[in-house]
Amino acid sequence: MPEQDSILEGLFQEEERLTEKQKKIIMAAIESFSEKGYAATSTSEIAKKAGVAEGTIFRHYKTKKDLLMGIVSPMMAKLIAPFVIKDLYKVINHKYEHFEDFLRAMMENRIAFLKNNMPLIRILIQEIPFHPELKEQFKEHIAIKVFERFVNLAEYYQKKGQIIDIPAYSVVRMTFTSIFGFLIARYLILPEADWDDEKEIELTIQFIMHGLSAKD
Amino acid sequence: MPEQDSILEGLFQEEERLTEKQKKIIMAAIESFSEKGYAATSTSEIAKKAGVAEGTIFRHYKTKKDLLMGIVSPMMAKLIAPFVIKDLYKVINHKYEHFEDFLRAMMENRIAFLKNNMPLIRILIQEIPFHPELKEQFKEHIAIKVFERFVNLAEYYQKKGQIIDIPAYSVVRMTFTSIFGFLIARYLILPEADWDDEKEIELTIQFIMHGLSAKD
Amino acid sequence: MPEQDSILEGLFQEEERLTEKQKKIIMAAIESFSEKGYAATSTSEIAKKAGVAEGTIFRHYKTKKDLLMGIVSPMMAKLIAPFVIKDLYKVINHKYEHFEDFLRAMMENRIAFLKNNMPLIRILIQEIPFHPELKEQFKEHIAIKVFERFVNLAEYYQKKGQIIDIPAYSVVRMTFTSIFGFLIARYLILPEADWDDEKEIELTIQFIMHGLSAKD
Amino acid sequence: MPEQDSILEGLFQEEERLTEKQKKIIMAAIESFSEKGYAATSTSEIAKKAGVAEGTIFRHYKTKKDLLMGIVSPMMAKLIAPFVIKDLYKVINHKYEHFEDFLRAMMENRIAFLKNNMPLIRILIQEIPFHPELKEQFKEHIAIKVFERFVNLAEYYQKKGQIIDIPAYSVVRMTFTSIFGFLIARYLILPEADWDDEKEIELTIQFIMHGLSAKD
DNA sequence: TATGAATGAGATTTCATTCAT
DNA sequence: AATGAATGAAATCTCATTCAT
Repeated sequence: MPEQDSILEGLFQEEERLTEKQKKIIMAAIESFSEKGYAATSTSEIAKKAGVAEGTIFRHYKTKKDLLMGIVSPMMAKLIAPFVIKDLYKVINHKYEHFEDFLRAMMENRIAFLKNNMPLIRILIQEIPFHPELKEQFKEHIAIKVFERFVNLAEYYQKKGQIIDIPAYSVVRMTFTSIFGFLIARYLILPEADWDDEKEIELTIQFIMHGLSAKD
Repeated sequence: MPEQDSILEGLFQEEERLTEKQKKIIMAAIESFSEKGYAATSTSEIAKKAGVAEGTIFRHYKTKKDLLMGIVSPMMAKLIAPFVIKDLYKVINHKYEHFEDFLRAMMENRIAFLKNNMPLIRILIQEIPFHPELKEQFKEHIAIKVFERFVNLAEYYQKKGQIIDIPAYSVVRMTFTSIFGFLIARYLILPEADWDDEKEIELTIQFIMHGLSAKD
Repeated sequence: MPEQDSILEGLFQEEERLTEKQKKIIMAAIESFSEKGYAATSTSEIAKKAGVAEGTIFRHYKTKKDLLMGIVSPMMAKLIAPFVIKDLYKVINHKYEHFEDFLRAMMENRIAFLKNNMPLIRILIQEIPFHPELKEQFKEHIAIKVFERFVNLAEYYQKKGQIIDIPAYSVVRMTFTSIFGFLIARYLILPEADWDDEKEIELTIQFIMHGLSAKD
Repeated sequence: MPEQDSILEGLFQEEERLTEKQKKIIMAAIESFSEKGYAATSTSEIAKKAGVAEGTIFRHYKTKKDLLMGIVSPMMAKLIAPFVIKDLYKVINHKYEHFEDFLRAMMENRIAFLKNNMPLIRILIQEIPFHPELKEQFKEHIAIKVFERFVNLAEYYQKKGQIIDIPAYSVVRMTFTSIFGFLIARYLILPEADWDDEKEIELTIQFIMHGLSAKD
């Protein structure tokens, strides 16, 4: 499924006008921002890593912050939302009759997404607290659009009698929480531990299913 | 319950040798680090906010990084672990016969803790990714000591037949995830939304209880 | 004789990539280091004297110490040794049949060298005691290479029966001592006294010749 | 012979009002100044080494420079001159009939002096170029008083026909040069090499004697 | 488009000195 | 006399940004 492609490659394909050097700059910036954080990364460091003169960075991005935004914004704007929407259509088109199937599909999809875009996601997570614009964008794209659609989805499965009858946004919160809790523990906090992914995913799904099951 | 006291006050009481100025420096640093992040906060800014000469900071902390560690280390070393241990003793002393009661007590306790120490916790969460020493300390104090004790606890309730029979560390992970997922959504991501705390807590507890319940 | 050229000019010619500003920085640094010593010279002072922004210094030299080394190292590495070697070849090619002629030539040569490079030599003499790396370099370049060659030379004149038969390194030590003793007194300790250079040089040569003469 | 006692001990005995702490400060300062130079030594470093509070240094010495002078001045003023004068009287009282005996006695005396006061002498040599006041004191005490007396002495041995008839100050310069050249090579430049002191001293004396001998 | 030298504002750090206790 | 916290000026160094080539 090409939809799990890396954001970066997608970005490079879409924007064909990008120079070789520009791509290198972006890749170097992602690497450094991800490892040390935006504020602790110097442009000279990025230039060195990209094999480019310092001035070259500023040909393409007026400021260092521009560079950050140039990396993070398209990610949120063009790439996260569409992904989710595609998934949603599948569900809405009755591809996933049961909430459990949807859960399983979503977890697989998100894990693939995470694996292919770890550095970018790190940056997003790490920098959001410090940049109000990012927080704003995040709220707009994720919290509103994505969350809203998932709430609809939850209501859909509630109506089908598969999920307990509590406020739909609480359903979404607890589902998200369990899935991302696993992903964060798995890929960010303890990536070096040896995980039995299959089993943990299954346990997590069962946990959510039991937690939200209507038959009680 | 004095055990929910703020870390900061605890720190100031324990270390009696702290000057008035030193306390001001710490408070100013916490405020700024929390808001803008360590790397984006200048020592001159901290000095100004603390009403102190810049040199004074460096009398007490050899480097800026020392200041960060001076704030974060005692938090992890002296204050998180003990808190948890106290709770554990209560449980072990049969104060909480049912897992559900323990969950409820722990959530209340952690919420109080979070409320009293938000800026400090923000710093911890935000800076851990960028400082290997912090990551190390975190793993040592939290991941090892705390996690281990909770695993024992999970096994205790499993033996009593209150929790489903899956690996105990998965139980702990999913419980943590659900609780901290709520806390993070509530206090870090959407603190300005209006939450019905009582209800959300109850929902979360029910979610976990159903998710892990043995009677199935 | 172009071999008595100034070290500085040699440096500037060899390293063609040096910017105009870089040269000014070097010149300013030499002047200040020579007058007040490395430790007592501030980089802002050097920048001002060089008509350059302070940051410019650190573009070219990572640290202040680097600047010192950038000035002193090439002096020892590239310029002292060659000088001496040239002189030695002359002697070995029988240009100087008599030790006395060699002495006279060497004193003239060294005096010219000193006159053209006083500030640099001051720096070298003044800073060596405080910088182990410099001491090491000095030993390597001067004490080993140069001294060794002079010992050979002494043995050469001893075999010709012109010099008394004592350990060759003692011959070299006493010769050096007498020559540099004069140079130091003349140019460093009492440069403002009025010296009859011709006469003093002649007296010094006679002193050495008598002191080391084999005919006794 | 108690006259070769260490300057430091002499200083501590003479000035009885010196506190224990003061002595420690002086000793610490001498050690640091000698190793790293005055400008590169911080007062806090001295305080730490002396086991004293920073403020204590400034109780006794108004400024850091005062401390340097407090160490170096008495050395020149009270201790070098007297030494020399005593020696001179001995000579004038016909204790040393021959220049050679005088030379030998002087070298022994100076070697003992050097050994007992190395750090102090290092400071003197290293700091003189950077402090005009020191240079002035040095000229006054050494160059004028001492040098002058030695010139008289040289003339004395010239009249006795033991020394060649050249300007007396040249005699003194060359003698000094040869002796201090040895001492500097021996104790400052290559202290770790293994020297046959007896032999080198004898060679040096012979060198000077031949170099200045009147019988030619 | 790309370079990289240069900048200057500002960040971190040092340090001699003062002063209340 | 002694302390050591506090200072603030200055030192070293960093870094985003500009600009001539």
